[in-house]
Amino acid sequence: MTQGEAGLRSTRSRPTMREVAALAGVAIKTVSRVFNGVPTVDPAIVARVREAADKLGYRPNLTASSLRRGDGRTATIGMLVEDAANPFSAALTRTVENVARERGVLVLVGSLDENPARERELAQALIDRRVDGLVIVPAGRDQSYLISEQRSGTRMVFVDREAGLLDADAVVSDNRQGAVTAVNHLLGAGHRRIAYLGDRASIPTAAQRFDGYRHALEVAHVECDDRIIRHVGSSEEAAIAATEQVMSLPDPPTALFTSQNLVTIGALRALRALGLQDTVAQVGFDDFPLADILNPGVSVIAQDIEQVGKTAAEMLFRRLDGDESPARTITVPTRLIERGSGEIPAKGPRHD
Amino acid sequence: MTQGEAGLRSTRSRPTMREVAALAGVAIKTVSRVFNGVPTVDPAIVARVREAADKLGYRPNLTASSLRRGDGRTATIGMLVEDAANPFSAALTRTVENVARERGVLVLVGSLDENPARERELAQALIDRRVDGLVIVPAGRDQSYLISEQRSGTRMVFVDREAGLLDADAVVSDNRQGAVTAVNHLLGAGHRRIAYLGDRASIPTAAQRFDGYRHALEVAHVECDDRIIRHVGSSEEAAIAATEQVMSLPDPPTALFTSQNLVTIGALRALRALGLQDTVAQVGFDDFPLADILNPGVSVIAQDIEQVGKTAAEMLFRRLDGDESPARTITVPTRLIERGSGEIPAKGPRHD
DNA sequence: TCTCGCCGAGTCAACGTTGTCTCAACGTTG
DNA sequence: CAACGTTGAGACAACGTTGACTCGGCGAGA
Repeated sequence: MTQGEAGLRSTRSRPTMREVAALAGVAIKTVSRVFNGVPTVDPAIVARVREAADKLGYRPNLTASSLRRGDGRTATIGMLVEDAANPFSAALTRTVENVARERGVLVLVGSLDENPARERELAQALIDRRVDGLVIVPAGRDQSYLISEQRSGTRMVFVDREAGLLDADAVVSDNRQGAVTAVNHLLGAGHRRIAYLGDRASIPTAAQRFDGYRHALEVAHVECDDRIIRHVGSSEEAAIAATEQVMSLPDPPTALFTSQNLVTIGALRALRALGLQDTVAQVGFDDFPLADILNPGVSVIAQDIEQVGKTAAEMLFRRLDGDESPARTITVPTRLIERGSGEIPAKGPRHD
Repeated sequence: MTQGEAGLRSTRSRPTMREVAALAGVAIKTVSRVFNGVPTVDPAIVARVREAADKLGYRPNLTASSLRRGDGRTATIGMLVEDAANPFSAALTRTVENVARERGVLVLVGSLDENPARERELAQALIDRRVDGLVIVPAGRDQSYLISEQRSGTRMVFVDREAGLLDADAVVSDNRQGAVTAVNHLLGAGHRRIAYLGDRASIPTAAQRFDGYRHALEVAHVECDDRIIRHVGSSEEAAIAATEQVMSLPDPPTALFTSQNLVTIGALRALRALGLQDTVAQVGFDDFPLADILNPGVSVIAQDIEQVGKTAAEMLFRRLDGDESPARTITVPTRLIERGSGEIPAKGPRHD
């Protein structure tokens, strides 16, 4: 490899304030003042410095700056979600990014895949980079490992689920009430045999939704039958299998409440495969794209993801602006979207 | 506010190596050695340092470390996508994150919303934070503003579209060939009147897909009729309107090639509204969730997003590992997925 | 005319870490 | 036993920037 060629494309190290200062014939500090917009600099000198900086292609080093400056802010926050590729996480990330952008703050993202060990690793990695704050959709149930970081001044807001063993802000959807609404809606259409298909009960949001399901049935004096209750995890395949099983019972349900996105989709695939999509009612928790274009449209309890994300981000920035009030949890309401599948009436003889 | 209360929750500033060293009774440099895994440290001292660090809740400051260390690496890369919330960008982000994670590298994301000014601002913001490299889905057509950064050693890979006025690596899908395949597939089902609905022609990928459309028709000696060619932009509403218009022509198309995600969805909504979903054939560019569950299923040309993202990330890291070979563009093939809508035969008298 | 205060710019040290150098202690070898 | 290499750890400076302080010059008021 020729020296010349290497020289051409090689790393001519990035110019620093020192070089800009030398070219402009001023002190380094003056360059610093110019780039920080300090008003007590002679306009002629400002122009000279700017010109020198442009000529050299100078860009300030925020890394060095944040190390030196008093507040130590990096203008960067960390965001830990379940999976950057899933629609819920993606929408959440985008709303947080929007709020951050207004303040010149960038977002570092990490996917946890429901893995508590990964949550810890990535949270540490973010802290090692001295992010100003964290927005976390926790994978584990114990965030006590963050106590010392919290005490060291790292602000954090939890989303979708509250933090465990840690006193911190959180923004959550009203899972329980959403489930109650869903089940009441099905009860209102005359259904008395309503199956529950949802994520593992160990996941807090799933537990809350299941709780709402049970509560609504209880209030309506409808028996809760364990044979049509399945905590299947969050996979379409498992949901398909579970749906086939409950539908092949001697006394199958006339309606389904599917409490998680992939479970909803799995169930509706299974109903279609069985030709039951116009017979068995279904309400899902979480909206999804094209739910309205299916036939019938899929009725869902929709979370207000934008509201959740925006609220969380604003909360975080309030903390960063010095809000020291006690930690609190904000609950964002859900809303029922009627599209057809949830309005299929119970057929056959009424059981009441 | 009482002093005591404020004291309890207030920022006790983060411990540094100095404090760990003091507590462990060693020099700062020794703490540094321990955390960098330098092998020539007495195991007893290692233990003492680790203990002191744990007691204080010490976490290394990567910001300071990257400032001081020779290579200046921050173990962070930047990723600029169209919109973190859309499925394409989200999937891309996730695959890049996966490759980065293996190397202990974190990803900063930014959404450009097809806005070239934003692209520039965000690229600068990333560079100011001294990211090791950039993965960019460019919004503008001119990336020459990055030449000086490239020369300063910031590595960059472009995705989905090549960089303009800049010599840089890129990973793109084979848009032209994908379009050719789509149109040939429709021709194969007997269609001779095939409409094109796509994004604005000023977007390079859209232009390539349109080019493929035209080329395939030309090869088949089928006339290209401007009245059934619409560059509508990327909105469902516009696609719906355009679909309604072309279908209400005296000589409407018997098949649609929709060359962008939202256009595909808009068109299929419109066909459904007109009751034509089983009559008019449709092939879309870009797969989307639930395309298989609709009736008929939607046939698409699917991009291999994982392959694109993975290739781009690996390319970037090869560059970071010192690869100085000339910049190149890697083209990833697309594939046709037959689900029904694209296999609807042309009815009525054959025109040939 | 002298002093006071202010304005504009510079000097110096420090943020938390690591590269380079130095040095003491120890074991080996001819 | 002296010369030597090796091993383990500390001293010092520096990365690029900014906070605290300093200082010269100039206009205003006594």
